[in-house]
Amino acid sequence: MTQSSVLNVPQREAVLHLESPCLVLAGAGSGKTRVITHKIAHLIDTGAYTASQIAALTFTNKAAKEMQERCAQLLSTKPTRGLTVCTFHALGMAILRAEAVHAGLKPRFSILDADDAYAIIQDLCATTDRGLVRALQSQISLWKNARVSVAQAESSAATEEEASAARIYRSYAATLLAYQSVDFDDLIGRPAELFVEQPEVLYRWQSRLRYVLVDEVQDTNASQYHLFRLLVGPRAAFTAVGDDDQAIYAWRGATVDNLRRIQEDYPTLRVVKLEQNYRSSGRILAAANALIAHNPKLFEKKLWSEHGPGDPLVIQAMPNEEQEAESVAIQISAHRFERQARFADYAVLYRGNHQARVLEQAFRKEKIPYVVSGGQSFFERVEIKDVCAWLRLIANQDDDPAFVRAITTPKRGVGAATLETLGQYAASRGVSLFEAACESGLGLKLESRRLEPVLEFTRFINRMEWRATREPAGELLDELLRAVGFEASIYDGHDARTAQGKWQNILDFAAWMKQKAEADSKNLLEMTQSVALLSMLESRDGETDAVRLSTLHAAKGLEFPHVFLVGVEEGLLPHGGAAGDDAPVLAERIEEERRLMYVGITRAQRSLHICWCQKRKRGREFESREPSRFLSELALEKAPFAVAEQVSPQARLAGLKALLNKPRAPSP
DNA sequence: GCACTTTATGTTTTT
DNA sequence: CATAAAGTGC
Repeated sequence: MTQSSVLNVPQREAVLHLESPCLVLAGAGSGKTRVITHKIAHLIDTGAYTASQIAALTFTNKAAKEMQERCAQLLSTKPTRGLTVCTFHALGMAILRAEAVHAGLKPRFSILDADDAYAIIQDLCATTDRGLVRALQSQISLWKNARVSVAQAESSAATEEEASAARIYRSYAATLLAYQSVDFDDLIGRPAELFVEQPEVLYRWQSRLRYVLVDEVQDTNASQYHLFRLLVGPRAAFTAVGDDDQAIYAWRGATVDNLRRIQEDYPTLRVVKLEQNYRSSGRILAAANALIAHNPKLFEKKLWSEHGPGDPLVIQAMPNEEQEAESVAIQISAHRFERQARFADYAVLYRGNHQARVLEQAFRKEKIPYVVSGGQSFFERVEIKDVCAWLRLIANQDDDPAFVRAITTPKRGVGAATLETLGQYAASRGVSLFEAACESGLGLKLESRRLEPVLEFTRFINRMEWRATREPAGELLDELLRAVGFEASIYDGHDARTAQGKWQNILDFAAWMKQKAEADSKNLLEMTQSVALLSMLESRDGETDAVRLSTLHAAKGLEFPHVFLVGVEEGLLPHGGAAGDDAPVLAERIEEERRLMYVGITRAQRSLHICWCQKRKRGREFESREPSRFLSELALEKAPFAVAEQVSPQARLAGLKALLNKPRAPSP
């Protein structure tokens, strides 16, 4: 992008418009982040708002981080203290934490991730059928996102299947309450409920956050839109930014319909379209436009650009995924060498996380530095979750899942049988596992040999809780790790190499917690609550020069000079899950897949490579594949595209590769 | 009863 | 290939 201070006409209009609510329809690469950051600056400049009265809500942590950075850049000379830039979920957590008492929760409630929720549901329906549990989990989540209450779900159940799903929904909600826990969806739903039930709480937040900016509105679900509507209230001082062509979260309950509703709900809404693309060269943009033209439009947009045509697109058919990965790696090496570019100028985008594996292998082989974004987050690693279970339990003794996980990892002689007895006793007394473990009555149920490790465990947790509010988070965490004996248990259970990796992860985690705790002056208990939501992104220095491997979903909002789109095949993109069901649903799913492809294409600034595999390993057997229908929708005939079919670039690049692998300047 | 070893099994995307 | 359920040794 050019000087960030310069705005084009519609951008300026969007920034300056304050008289009524504002909806910005921002095409890909049209500078929407620039509009949001400049609008924040403008709000502060006019004197109408202080930074602490402004909230900018994003959808992902990555977007929030990006927004924070851009704001910090632009607002460096302005008072930005108290400016809220975070995800919907982070705001929900802040509200729920501050108002916990009003919501019938203790302030130290736990936040469950998807795995915890899965385990609870599995428990409730007492089945080993993974598909069933997943289906139930997703149904409950969709109900919550669509603001369907337990009662509504029960009464609207038409089949016995639905009725039993609704029953699980009810007991799931009850279980969470017993654990004093909320899931991700509750972080949106519960604050909204609270606002409806207790208007005075709502007024407090409405007067605190007087101007709201929302990014990616097309990805909000009914529940988020509801929370948003409550928050902005009748004053409706807000700017929403979105693009219906980039809606890729319908599977999670998001509905583009919110873009239409927002016009109905706010008749004075000013709609501004950003149609000038600053990102991509002509051919890339033409392909993107041709593709998305196959989707029905909510808003008519015509994206245009002042850039020249740029490089031809390259479309390659590869024999299989190994060769595809290899080819991409080699091409990046060569391309980077020819253009004198940085590794960080390249991104490889794909549909599913599992595709990263082959790519990683190829990149390691070719000695190309890379970072994988999306996929399993740092906090989802088992060893980190083990540590977090201890922290969660120290913060919230009602958190039974944390209790079970902590008391069994590392192994301390408490197993399934002991827990079974403890669980029955707790159920009969109507208390949490931890509380049951502290009661003297337990002694009658467990022989002292089984009881003693349990008692020692509870004593330790109590001691840590007492100290957690008084001592610095970092040191206490170090001591926790030592006292619990994580390191030994990790080295015990794994071979030296993986153990070292796992232990390093824990050390990184501890260092991150320490640094974050000091920066925000929080104690260990307060830190614990943010962990479920925060991502390590903020501590990772964006300065390392590495190729980015990313899912298409995780790539949204980012841009790269050179993009490789891999696995563009029928069954993968569009994904095979879209097949089989009824026709209207099918059409919508294909449209969403098309938008996903559109998002991928529009990440590219200067060059775009698209690959597909003729054969792909599925399970143990190879399965032959067809090129994606989207390839034929790119209007290739309209521009001089280079279409390279089944050409292995290895031979051409052999010379370059040898050159690249030569040792560099002699080291001292 | 507990922990460790084997064996079936199965894959979208994220807060 | 990584995870999670069933099976085996202590």
